Amino acid sequence: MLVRVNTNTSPECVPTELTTLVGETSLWHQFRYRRGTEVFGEAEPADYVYQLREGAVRTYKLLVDGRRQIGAFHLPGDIFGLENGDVHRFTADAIIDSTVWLARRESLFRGLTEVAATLKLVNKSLEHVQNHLLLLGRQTSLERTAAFLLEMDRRLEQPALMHLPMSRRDIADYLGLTLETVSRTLSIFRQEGILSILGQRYREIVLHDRPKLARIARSCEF
Amino acid sequence: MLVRVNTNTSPECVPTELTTLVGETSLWHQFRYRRGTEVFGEAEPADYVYQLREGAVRTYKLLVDGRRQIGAFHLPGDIFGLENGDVHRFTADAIIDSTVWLARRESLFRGLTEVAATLKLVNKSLEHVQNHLLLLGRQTSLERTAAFLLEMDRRLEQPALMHLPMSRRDIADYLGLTLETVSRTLSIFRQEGILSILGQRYREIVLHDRPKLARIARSCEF
DNA sequence: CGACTCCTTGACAGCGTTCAACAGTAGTGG
DNA sequence: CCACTACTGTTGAACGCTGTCAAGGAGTCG
Repeated sequence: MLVRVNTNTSPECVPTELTTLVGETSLWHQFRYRRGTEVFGEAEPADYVYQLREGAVRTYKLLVDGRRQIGAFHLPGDIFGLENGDVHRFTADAIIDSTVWLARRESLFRGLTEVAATLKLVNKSLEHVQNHLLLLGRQTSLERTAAFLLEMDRRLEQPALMHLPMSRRDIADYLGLTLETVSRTLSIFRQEGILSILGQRYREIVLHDRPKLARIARSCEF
Repeated sequence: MLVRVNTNTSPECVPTELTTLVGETSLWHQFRYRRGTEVFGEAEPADYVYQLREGAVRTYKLLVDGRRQIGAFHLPGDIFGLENGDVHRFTADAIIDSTVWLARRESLFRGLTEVAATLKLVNKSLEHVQNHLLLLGRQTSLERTAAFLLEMDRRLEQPALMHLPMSRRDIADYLGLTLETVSRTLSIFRQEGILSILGQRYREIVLHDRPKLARIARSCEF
């Protein structure tokens, strides 16, 4: 049987969005990051803009004692590391081996076209982080986990089989939970028949009941 | 004895920032909102930009069952309601009787000067919400409350007596806690000699030990 | 005066964390 | 190749932080 599976690779072969953003004349380079290596660090100068070609990247903040809050996961096609200010406010590193295109940021803000594109992108990340506030401040573990699954499902274009690149700890640090709670919640969903967990590392998920998941994400009504 | 107290009024008499933002030729109007009335609603067209003259405003999102997450408190001088997109993503209403200046947003994006000012402001709110993520996802009630007090202290320019315009419930909905937890945490700080709670409605706070509060906000070491 | 709001405080419950054990997998180096 | 270690994920048990429920006081307003 043939099923559609997310391949973790962007369909396009040229970084079109990145090109329109930084201008036609700009140079972009391809770069590979090994699993776990840092793409950029918090408070470092934001000299480059990145577009993910293959793999997965997380951006996060750390507390002194090691507590971590992941702000976003970046999937193939996503542009990240684009700051209004001149320094990065998150650390970014590769969750799995990843390929990115990067271009110098200095070419930005030269014309209104690029500014409009920049605003659109900043807007997108602002909207994401604003929605995440509500999740972190006011939602239960069931709601958070359901919301995470639906977000990934949507961004991977609802594959029959969803391969998650990130660990349970990554998910937990994204949702403001512990990895045990995430694991338990996924087990509950499995027992309820909402999803199946496959793969040797339990990172392949098949969603059986998206509407039910959506109801849980909104108000926690079982 | 004379002490400096925050007066809840902006020092300037003209909305200079707002004028530079929307252009010299733009018209702005003054408007009053009674305590509890809505300035704008989530998903409404973002046709106006606001600057608070006097009072206090909260911006928030609601869940269907009434749970609320306040994204920000706005104090005199603050510009708010400025969106990149064309609709508001939070509801805004007056915490106490408030006076705002408002100007049509359409005059924005006409030139690079206004765009730069806009970017700067959007950047500021993005930074605030990104820091709030870490607070909501990974900090304890003590850390959150300490962070709140220090934020207000800083924004009111460290008054000897800090008059909070918002209720315990507002603080709780900002910090992702319940009002009881906020009340208890403030009592702990009072018992520890970190602050005093004054006033008939317990909304006047004197900070005695800002360094200790700062230590708590960062890592919860008592 | 009565109704309402706001804040504090106590008692208790529960959700999520912490601690722990175990199993399976990946990675490494002999 | 295998042995060894590190990592990842699941699950159970107990704890504790925070939420829930409740009572009471004080201020506000009509």
